Amino acid sequence: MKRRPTIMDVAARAGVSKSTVSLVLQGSPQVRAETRKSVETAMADLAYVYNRAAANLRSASVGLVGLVINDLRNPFFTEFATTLQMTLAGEGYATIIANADEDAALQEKLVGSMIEHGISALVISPAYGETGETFDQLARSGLPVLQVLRRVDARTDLFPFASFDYAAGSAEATRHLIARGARRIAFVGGLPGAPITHERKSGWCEVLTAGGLDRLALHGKSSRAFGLEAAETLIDSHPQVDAAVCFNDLVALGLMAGFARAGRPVGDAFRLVGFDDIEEAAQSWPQLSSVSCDIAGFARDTAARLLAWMTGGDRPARDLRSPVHLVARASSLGPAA
Amino acid sequence: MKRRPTIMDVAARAGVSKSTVSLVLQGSPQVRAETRKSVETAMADLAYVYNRAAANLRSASVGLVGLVINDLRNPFFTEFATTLQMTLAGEGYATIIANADEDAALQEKLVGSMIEHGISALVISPAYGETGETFDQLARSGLPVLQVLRRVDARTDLFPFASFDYAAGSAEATRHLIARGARRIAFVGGLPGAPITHERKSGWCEVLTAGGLDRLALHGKSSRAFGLEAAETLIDSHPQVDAAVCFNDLVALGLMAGFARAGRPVGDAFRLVGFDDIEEAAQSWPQLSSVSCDIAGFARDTAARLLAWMTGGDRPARDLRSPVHLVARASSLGPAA
DNA sequence: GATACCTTTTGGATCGTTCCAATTCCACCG
DNA sequence: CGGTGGAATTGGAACGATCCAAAAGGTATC
Repeated sequence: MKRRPTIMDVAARAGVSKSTVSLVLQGSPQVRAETRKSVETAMADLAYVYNRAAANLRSASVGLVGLVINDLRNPFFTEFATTLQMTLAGEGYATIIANADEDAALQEKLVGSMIEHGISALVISPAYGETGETFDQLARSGLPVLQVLRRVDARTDLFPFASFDYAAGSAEATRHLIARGARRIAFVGGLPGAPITHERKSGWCEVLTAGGLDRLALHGKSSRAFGLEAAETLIDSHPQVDAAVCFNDLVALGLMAGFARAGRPVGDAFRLVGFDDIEEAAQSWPQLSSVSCDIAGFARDTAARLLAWMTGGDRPARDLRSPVHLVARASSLGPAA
Repeated sequence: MKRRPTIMDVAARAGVSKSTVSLVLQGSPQVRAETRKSVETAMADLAYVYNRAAANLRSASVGLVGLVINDLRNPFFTEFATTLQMTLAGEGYATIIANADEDAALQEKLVGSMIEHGISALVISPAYGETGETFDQLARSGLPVLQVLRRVDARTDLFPFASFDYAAGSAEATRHLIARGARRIAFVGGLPGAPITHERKSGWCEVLTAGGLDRLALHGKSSRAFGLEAAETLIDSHPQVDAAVCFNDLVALGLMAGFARAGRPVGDAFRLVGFDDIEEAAQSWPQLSSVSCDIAGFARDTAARLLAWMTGGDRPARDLRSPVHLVARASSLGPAA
């Protein structure tokens, strides 16, 4: 097995110097069209493959972006990850996607590995229980780091944060439920203590307080399984509850399945609103009302902000909130008038 | 901003040579414990970070594995991807996960980019419509490449293939439906012409032919949206159909939602079996019967086979099939006796 | 024909590791 | 006390690109 050709081989074949080949590789405008052509032919003939490791060693930028996601199984994050990756790919960056699986220790290892591989920037939606270790590590590395969708407190000076206006969304959802006749509105899902849980709950909380209504919150993992579980709890222990705002759509869909299982389909006596508006929300039965976050658009914006920062632009704003809006579907409308 | 420390800096601080530091880095047993210790202290003091690009330049192995997935939004593949990544991470390899989104052209670009980044091996579940370009590229690179879950025809001599015994699974599902009383069993989903569609359909086809029963197949994308659409088609145009085997669980869940929407809940007059047994199958209402593939186990096996191959072992078997088994749940059982 | 100027091309140094052969160290032996 | 051999350490040469300053080539101006 013979070794892969290098720019030297290409240069020899094309009858130019290695520097010229390098310029061609970088798409420099200062090489004559004719020369460029012959270099390109030589590359094709030799089946040359660019060695980024070598390039990086000298120029310190690999065109690699890291993406660490707390839970890649959640379609909301999958959508974000795939869109971000495709957008960055369009700009010539490769993305290392990693799933921390809500495990702070694993997350730390993943980030360490990415730094070693010479990523030029990192986008992270931090795992619950992040202790700060990961962020210390990142701070030392001096890399551009964007926090998205979730925040670790008090570090936004170092790592700008972007997310959605969750509080406004949950307030809107709650007001909507009240307008449709609900009076005892539970909040379901979200691990207690996590900042994002607080945000998604706060709008609900404020609206209910302002209206002098009771508050009941069932906290837990943000999964379909917890939704199923919560449905049982609600039916058995809190039969008076007539609506729920869920931490996310997975919980809401689980809750919906749980109610259906118990013979009390959602949308009639029980009204439900989810969060994230994942694709499935419009495909379930009954269709799920949800606070819609334009996650694909958000991913594209994130890519743009990151690229701007990486290529010498300023650090982006510390705390950016994208607007959300409620999409009302059958699950929250209640009995036909 | 001053430059990052190198092994030379570490060596100077620890009072040894760069070669010794390199040996420590590689965990060589031939360096004295005491020396190792002082080197490690120096590294910690300087907040040294290993530069893999430089290492790779010299040694030609970055510890990077590429993973290209046709559709990362499908939970079946997400599960595979995350498990594979976590397993490889345990062995010190970083994984670049990329989503080709069923787009052969994008897939080709992604693979090209990965090769440039110096991946040591690639795992790929190819996109539909793969024309062979991608595989030519890979063949030239000489990398270990494992095809999984889907196959591009006639290349298994170059790129070993591993998957599940889909045909047996669909036969089992079909026999099960017949045993429960179904007689007109449709097959729903799967793009026509794709080898995997053929496999998942063939078991159904054989069993029906053997039993002298009618066959109706509705082909389309393997998504929830197509399932919804298919439900309408079945109800409007083929009311006599009393059961379906679906290409995958997403289609089945979409179909289920479509039937529910039309006021004809699945599980009673209409029996349904999906494929993949994703987590949601056990959480839907009614619970979805599905041909279960142990995807996490498969991902771990894949990682093991790949590591063995990469580290000098033989090329794995050309065509490996893992067994599947039917998990019967409410959606296929029919009315209680 | 000499000069200036712009475009295109070039050689050599450099990036931070690993690898190899060579050297030093050290304990033990005759 | 010199010799021996294994363990521990070391210096220098790669690896394959980029970057930079300088050289060569070409054109227009005087």
